[in-house]
Amino acid sequence: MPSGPPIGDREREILTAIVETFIATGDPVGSRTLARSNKEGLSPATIRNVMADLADAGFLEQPHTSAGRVPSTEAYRYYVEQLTGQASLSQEDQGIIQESLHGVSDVQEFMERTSHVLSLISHNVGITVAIGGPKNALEHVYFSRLGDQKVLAVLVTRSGLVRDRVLRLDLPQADLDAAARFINENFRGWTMEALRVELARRLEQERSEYDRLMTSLEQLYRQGALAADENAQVVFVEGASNLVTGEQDRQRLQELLQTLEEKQKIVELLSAYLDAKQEAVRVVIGLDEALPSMRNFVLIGAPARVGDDVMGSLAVIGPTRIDYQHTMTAVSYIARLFDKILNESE
Amino acid sequence: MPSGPPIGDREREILTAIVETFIATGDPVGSRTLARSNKEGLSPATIRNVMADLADAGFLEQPHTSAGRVPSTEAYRYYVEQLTGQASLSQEDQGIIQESLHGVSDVQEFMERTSHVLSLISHNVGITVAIGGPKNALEHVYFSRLGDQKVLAVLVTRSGLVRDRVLRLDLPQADLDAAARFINENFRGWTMEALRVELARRLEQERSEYDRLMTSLEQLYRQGALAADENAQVVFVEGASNLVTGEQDRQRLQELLQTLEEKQKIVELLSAYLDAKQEAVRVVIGLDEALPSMRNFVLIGAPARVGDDVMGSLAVIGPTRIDYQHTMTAVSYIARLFDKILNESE
DNA sequence: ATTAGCATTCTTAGGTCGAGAGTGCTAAAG
DNA sequence: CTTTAGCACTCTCGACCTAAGAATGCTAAT
Repeated sequence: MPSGPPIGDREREILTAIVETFIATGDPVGSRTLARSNKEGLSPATIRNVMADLADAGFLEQPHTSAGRVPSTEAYRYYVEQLTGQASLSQEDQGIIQESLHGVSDVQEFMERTSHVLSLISHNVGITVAIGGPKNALEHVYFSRLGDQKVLAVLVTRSGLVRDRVLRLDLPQADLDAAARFINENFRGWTMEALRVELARRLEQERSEYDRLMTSLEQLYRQGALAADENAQVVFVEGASNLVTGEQDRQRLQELLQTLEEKQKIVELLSAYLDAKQEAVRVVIGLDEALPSMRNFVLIGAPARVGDDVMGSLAVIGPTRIDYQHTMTAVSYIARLFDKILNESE
Repeated sequence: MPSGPPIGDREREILTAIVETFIATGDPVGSRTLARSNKEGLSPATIRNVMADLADAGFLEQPHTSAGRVPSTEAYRYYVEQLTGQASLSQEDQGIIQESLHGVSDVQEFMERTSHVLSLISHNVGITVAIGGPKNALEHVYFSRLGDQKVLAVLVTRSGLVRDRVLRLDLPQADLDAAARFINENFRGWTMEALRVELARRLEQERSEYDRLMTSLEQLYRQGALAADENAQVVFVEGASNLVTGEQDRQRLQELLQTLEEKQKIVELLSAYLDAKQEAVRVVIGLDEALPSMRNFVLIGAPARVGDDVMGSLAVIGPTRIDYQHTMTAVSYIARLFDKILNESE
């Protein structure tokens, strides 16, 4: 522990400089380099002293005795915190975004393009997740006889997602329509979870009476027409190839890619760290606490809102060496756009 | 050109042995190694002579003067051709497959799992593609008013795929129902392409008459309710992380991953090489003709049928050093299963 | 027709060496 | 008391070299 206050004015400045040069070059940064780029003409020796203090305070690490210093997780946290500027996105980036998202009417496709454009702009991995689980609010259901033993169940959520499922049961279309009407009239806006509970309750209650509607409902319910299990999340992960450029070894790279392929893990990660109530962009440093393969990776994400509803989240995953300012700006820009575009089509 | 017949009995045997040991080890194979594993006690020198012939005939290549020989593209083609055995899949593999595909009712999800299980079993990249373009046959459409200005169009194809689209137009539900009924009654089973052409013709023809139905149809048509553009293909690519193990350098690896991320390219690749009419598994060696980044990669695929309809294709992409026999068996097994499972739910 | 022997070629792993970069400490200077 | 110059020391990295090993092709013998 250092004697004085850990971070004074000069310390802050030097720490920032270290983080920035490390992000730019990727090499451990030494006192000499820093002295050269420093505006106030501080000598390497002075900087060395400060660096020693910062290292004591846990902000810097040394790969080996005689190398420069590398920012620690704490250092990145500090750096991001004192990052003020709401820099605006370059014209070029805005152009890319507009072009990619222009004229897409389907929420699902919109999500896919969004994660793609996130990966393009950040040069890292772009992710979008739509809330698909039990907390999903119902907008509309529709059942349709397809063939002899098949019924198609289509389920539209408030967020605009459409889930479909083919059930194996044999009911006349009239009954299906009645069931759909019943659900749509009574349960629009309910969460899937609440809907299932309530429906189960009613079925139980009126079990004894023979009722055509109830029987249909029961069959549909049994076949999982209204199931909205956690696994059914809609996730898009794009740009994994960008990770190859990084300096990890093969082993680590493979683990990383594997993790990104496990959509379920990604959903958990996002929902663990991105709070629906938060307004703005959040930066999570130290992902390895949740996912060991994500050592030295960070998450920069924001909730995806349409009006007041949170319909999911969007994020970029990249190495700690990511361009924080730029990525944060991009994520926030696209999050706002998300709202704007999907709202106007409502 | 060699004087005698290029491939005699002994040549064939040695070539096969070379291909197999190269697949197993990955190292260029030399005469000594071969002599040791050879049943008939041929001396290295003899084998060297044969190898020289094979090299002249274009079946073998030498990385450098004093290394072993590596099979050429031609060699792989020859090897696969003379591969007879319909070996059956191991119990373990069958178990993995059963478990992964068990109890899935949704075609889309079934496809995703299929490509996943393909990647698991082959330890390479698993791919499934559903025909989603204009050649798709219509099973059923359904329109539903969602809100003030929104109409949800759901389009079910014969193969079981469900496409949805949110349109921005304002028609009463009754008109939507009428339009849907009209289409379902007149066009079930038509390809999307034919449907669009015919619909356009009728609209043109009856343009002058004021007709409620025709106006609705026209609006729906204009908004693309029945669009089935090439881009809307449904593709699942899983297991890209398996490629990291290979011996390509960073550069190449990245190009590969990028190519796999471009779904459109993958669709083209599959449709270029996999013929809907073919019955069995096809092996395509030399993918770099179509996609330069795919140098030294092969495609092992088969059409995915449900009954007599071809609904897409499934494939494995892996390095030329892939285990051909095993992968071919797996692909063919899963292709058959595809038919079986989706058929029984019909 | 096959094989043993041999000189030759080429890659690869290991080892040595020096340059360069960076540190920490001490002592001098402001 | 803070800053800085000087210096010995540590550690990495690339260059260079060498020796071992693997495979080849040719020639001559079986």
